[in-house]
Amino acid sequence: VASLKDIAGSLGVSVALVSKVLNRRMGTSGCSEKTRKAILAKAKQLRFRPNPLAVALRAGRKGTVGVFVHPIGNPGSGLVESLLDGIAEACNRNRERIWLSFFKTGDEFGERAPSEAQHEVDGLLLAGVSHPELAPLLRGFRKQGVPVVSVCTRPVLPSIPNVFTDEEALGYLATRHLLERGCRRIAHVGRLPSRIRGYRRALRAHGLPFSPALVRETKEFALGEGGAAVRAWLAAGMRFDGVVAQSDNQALGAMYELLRHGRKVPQEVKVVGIDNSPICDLSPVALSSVSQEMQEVGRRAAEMLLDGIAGKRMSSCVVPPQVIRRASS
Amino acid sequence: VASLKDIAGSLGVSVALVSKVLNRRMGTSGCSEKTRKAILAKAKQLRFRPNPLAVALRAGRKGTVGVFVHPIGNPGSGLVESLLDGIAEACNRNRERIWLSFFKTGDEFGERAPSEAQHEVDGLLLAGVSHPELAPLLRGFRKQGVPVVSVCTRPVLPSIPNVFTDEEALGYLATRHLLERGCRRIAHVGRLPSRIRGYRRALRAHGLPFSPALVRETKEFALGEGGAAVRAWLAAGMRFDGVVAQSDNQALGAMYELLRHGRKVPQEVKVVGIDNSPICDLSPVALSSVSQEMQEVGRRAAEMLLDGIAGKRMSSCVVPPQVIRRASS
DNA sequence: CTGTTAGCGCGTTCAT
DNA sequence: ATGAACGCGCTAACAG
Repeated sequence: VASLKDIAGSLGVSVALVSKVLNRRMGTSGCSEKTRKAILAKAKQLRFRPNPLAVALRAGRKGTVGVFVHPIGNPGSGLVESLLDGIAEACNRNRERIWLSFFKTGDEFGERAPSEAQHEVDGLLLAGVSHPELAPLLRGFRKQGVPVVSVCTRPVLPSIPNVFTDEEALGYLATRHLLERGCRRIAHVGRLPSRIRGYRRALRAHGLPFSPALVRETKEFALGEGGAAVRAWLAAGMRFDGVVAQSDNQALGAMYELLRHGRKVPQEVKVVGIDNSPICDLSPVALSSVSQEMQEVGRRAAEMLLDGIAGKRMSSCVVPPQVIRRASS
Repeated sequence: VASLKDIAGSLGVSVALVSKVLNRRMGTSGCSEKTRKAILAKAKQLRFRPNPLAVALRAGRKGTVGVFVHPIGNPGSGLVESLLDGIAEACNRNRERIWLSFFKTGDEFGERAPSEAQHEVDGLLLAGVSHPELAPLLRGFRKQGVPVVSVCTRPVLPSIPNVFTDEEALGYLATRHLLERGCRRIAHVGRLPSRIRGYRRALRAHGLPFSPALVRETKEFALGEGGAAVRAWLAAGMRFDGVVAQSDNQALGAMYELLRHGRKVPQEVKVVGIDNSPICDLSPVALSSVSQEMQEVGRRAAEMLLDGIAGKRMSSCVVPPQVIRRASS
């Protein structure tokens, strides 16, 4: 409730002077130490906080960042929640409000908010699966001079800075973890080539051969695909002592199938997933997983966007994943 | 980018007149049909949208609602995400921005945001487990004349309107569903008395006896508790053909244990959980569940809060749950 | 029927 | 070293 006027009034000085002192922007002039102290003291006493609306209005800004969220991660992975947590934290620190919008389908995405939102936010944070449909939307914002940061598996446009987990590292770390746990024949199931590359790099680093028959490429990240992969490997008589899955769901499916075939987890086969989702603690054998650190991703993306709004340069960055070991390895 | 000034300028009329026409607030006076049409046309042509900052500043408001989220639902239940979806939708419709804040622990909750946020939001939406710690926080907001709506399992304070699922109905509907599927001896595991009451009411409505030995009260909603309950019932030689669990996690634990003992699900025992979380589709037998309809809860809570901000009366309400049938029943 | 004035809270410019 | 004036975009009261 305390405004500049309040503190100016109670001190018998002008509002402008108070503003200058509190913002440390004295322009060409100075200020007597005495009144300076008095102003600062009064501001603290009255718990002064500038009205964000007035500040933004005056600065020709909106005091708001758009946060558009596309589906990301498997349902139940909790990825969106963590991401929002990080974003919210950074925004609150900078006193920016949020224009939050969820989109289920790609179509909705292009249709709804953009035209209205372009003029009502200082910047846009776009989270979700990287999809070409999104490009025109983003171009629209940029044309208005609104900074955009994406939080996608891959950059949507080269010109737009992207923050995400290091995809290759996900595959690499998962595989390296199993190697360190003693596995020597490691199978892999999933859809992203980058993660497969990480898997291969880890094998190479340990001087182990890569066998294509142990890699099962999938269309999605679904539970069923993990089971199907294990069935196929077993049917083909492949031997393996570890499974790296590109999602916890797939890892879970694989684990179910292994247990159904009487294979002991982790004694005979170790399993590791990706996402570090809540189901890791709900599986028959608690599932080790590589965390995408989405909270950190959200925080960094939001901070970068705020920098961009402040006129600084933005550039893509990548967040290192973390291995979380549980009973399955 | 179009402001009142733009359209006033291009029409040669005053800004005030444009404002009055567009807001249909003509006060004591009228306006010639001709200029009225011209103004409306120009506004549409220029895609005029009032600057929310200026509107709020002028109205002495903040244009922002606080959304404080406490842990709610099991991890992986997706409850928070659905809730936020509903809240965001309602807020966007009313052009209100969001002050979003997540709190992990009860302590954080009381300490951080409140003192700063009280003066920077038009209203507060508090979501989470109902906990006495929250009372003083809420009182603080109300003392400032800031409307508060809670979204908790139970009302936090009698004076604060609460929106949530009908807790008794959750237990009632889950039980009724199993009865309709042919079950006659239904066990129940969980911690909330209200849901137990619903369970008993359903039995009574079907003329079935209530047997205390088939009810297992728990401390949390954890997976392990579901398994423990089944073990206890089996060890005691109880017979039952259905299990109602108060969470999907507990239902899952129960299902694991049943399968481990060679009981067929759903042929010999049907299982139903509560939350309709994503793990329902990830369990060995797809899990039937009662949905809390959190998106609808969020929407209603936000709309109620916006009403409250507009000075209307608010009163608690309850959202009816929905049974989602899957393979386990 | 229409325009002028004033002020929401703030920061900047220029004058004193 | 300090203050007056101005305007960001909008609306309400009052004047003509």
